[in-house]
Amino acid sequence: MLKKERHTHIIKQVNLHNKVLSSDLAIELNVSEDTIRRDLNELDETGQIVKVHGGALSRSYHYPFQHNTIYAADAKKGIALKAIELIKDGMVVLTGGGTTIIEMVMQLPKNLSITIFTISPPVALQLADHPLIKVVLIGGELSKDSQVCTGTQVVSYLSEIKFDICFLGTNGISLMDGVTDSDLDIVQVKKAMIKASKRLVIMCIAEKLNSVQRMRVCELQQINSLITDLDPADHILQAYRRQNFQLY
Amino acid sequence: MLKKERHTHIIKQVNLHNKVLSSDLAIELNVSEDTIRRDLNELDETGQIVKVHGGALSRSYHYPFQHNTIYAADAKKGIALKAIELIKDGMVVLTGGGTTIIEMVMQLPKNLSITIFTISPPVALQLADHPLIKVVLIGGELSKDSQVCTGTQVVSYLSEIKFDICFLGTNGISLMDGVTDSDLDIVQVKKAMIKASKRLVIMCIAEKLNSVQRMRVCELQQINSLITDLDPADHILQAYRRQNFQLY
DNA sequence: TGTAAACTTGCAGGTTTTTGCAGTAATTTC
DNA sequence: GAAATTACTGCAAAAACCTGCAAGTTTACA
Repeated sequence: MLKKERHTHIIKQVNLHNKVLSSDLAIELNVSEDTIRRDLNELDETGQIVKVHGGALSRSYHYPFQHNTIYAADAKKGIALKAIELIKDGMVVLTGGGTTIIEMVMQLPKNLSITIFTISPPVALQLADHPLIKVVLIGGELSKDSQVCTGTQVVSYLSEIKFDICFLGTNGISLMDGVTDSDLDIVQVKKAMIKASKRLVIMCIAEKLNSVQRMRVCELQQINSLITDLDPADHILQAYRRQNFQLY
Repeated sequence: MLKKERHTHIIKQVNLHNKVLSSDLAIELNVSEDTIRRDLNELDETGQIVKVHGGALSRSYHYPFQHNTIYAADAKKGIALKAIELIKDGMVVLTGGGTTIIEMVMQLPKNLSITIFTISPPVALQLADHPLIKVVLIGGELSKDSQVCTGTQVVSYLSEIKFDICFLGTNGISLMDGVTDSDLDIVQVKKAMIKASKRLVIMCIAEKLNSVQRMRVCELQQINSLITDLDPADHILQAYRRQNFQLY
């Protein structure tokens, strides 16, 4: 692995998670912590990240106040607009949480008349001023950092309904491991969501392509549509084109 | 957790509440109080907060953007502080929605360890950064203007649990007609909430005293505690003092 | 192609930072 | 003014860091 590759990987991780630990990176990239430290120092000197004892933080995190800016907002808006194409009047839609999904529901046309079930309170609230959409919030224990409802309540509730289409964001997707996530509770809920839906749409910014998290949500085969911010013909998506889902 | 992360968390908390206690922060961030004290000293030295005995205060306590436009915010804050007195460690609490309730959960001490069930997504989200409170959102159809979950799902869910105490805001309360509200769906949910709780606390700003809405939620007799922003001895509350609930 | 210069990387060692704890001092509260 | 809380000091262990160095790679150029 070239130094440059490491650097882009580190920057990606920092932007994605707002922080990285030297120890984690050393394992991920299979180099010594000394090397990582040197990398972090260089990236700090060029102002791309902020190095701190134990790792590094994103530049924006350093300023606590403007933290409400969504990372890669433009990309997510592009994804949202593609996703909306899949929604037709009268559908019963199921959604997860996360900024990509919120962006999607923000873009929903005002004349669309559908029913949306969601496990995400922020998504539900965003839809509160949409005149024609019936919103059902699926209740359960609130997962604090991802702000979605989880737990057995949610899973058993989902087992009793069938949805036309399910939209999920994801933290990791790769050819080998499919869709992956890092939180057990959320994985369980996502599995139940997928099971309860006729069609599965995964929304994912390009940066998260080919990244792997600890736990598997589903195989690539279970996906019906994959939406990214890239052109479907982009070379990065080459291998994904050979899967049997629709690429947008 | 990196030191820098702790620092930004502390600054955020200070700006949000204008004060923090070392003991709370130690629990929240899961480090010793010594570490917190050192953090506070460093942040004080760099002028970001003002350290005082027991915790820290915000340096400039008027922040322009914190002028949230809740109607009668001061009154509601007063109510909130009285309400909190009724909550003890380990309780299972049920809450409705509305700005008064939100104000209450904002004021909940950081070292309080309870379970809160709520029908209000905004209340749930407000509690998301409270480390010790388990939050369960009761799901259902989202009522667009009041932003709470309603419908038969909620009612039947409530029939299966018993809560220690239930906090409700209200749109109308009067000697003749008791607690009243204007929306049928919400009235039905509130009735179910009252039925599911051992104690009922009604929170109401003075302005709404003696006002009547279209539909009855409950009789005054069913109330265990009434909290207003007035002094309990205030002459406006004279008639209410003769009821058999506690006045705060 | 061959060789020197420049760069990269891991390691050994010694240094600094961070953190919790114990003991003691200061402050608050009733 | 006694009890309780909070603060400070010094210490020790762990973690992270830095420096110099040697071995390996890449680059430049004759």
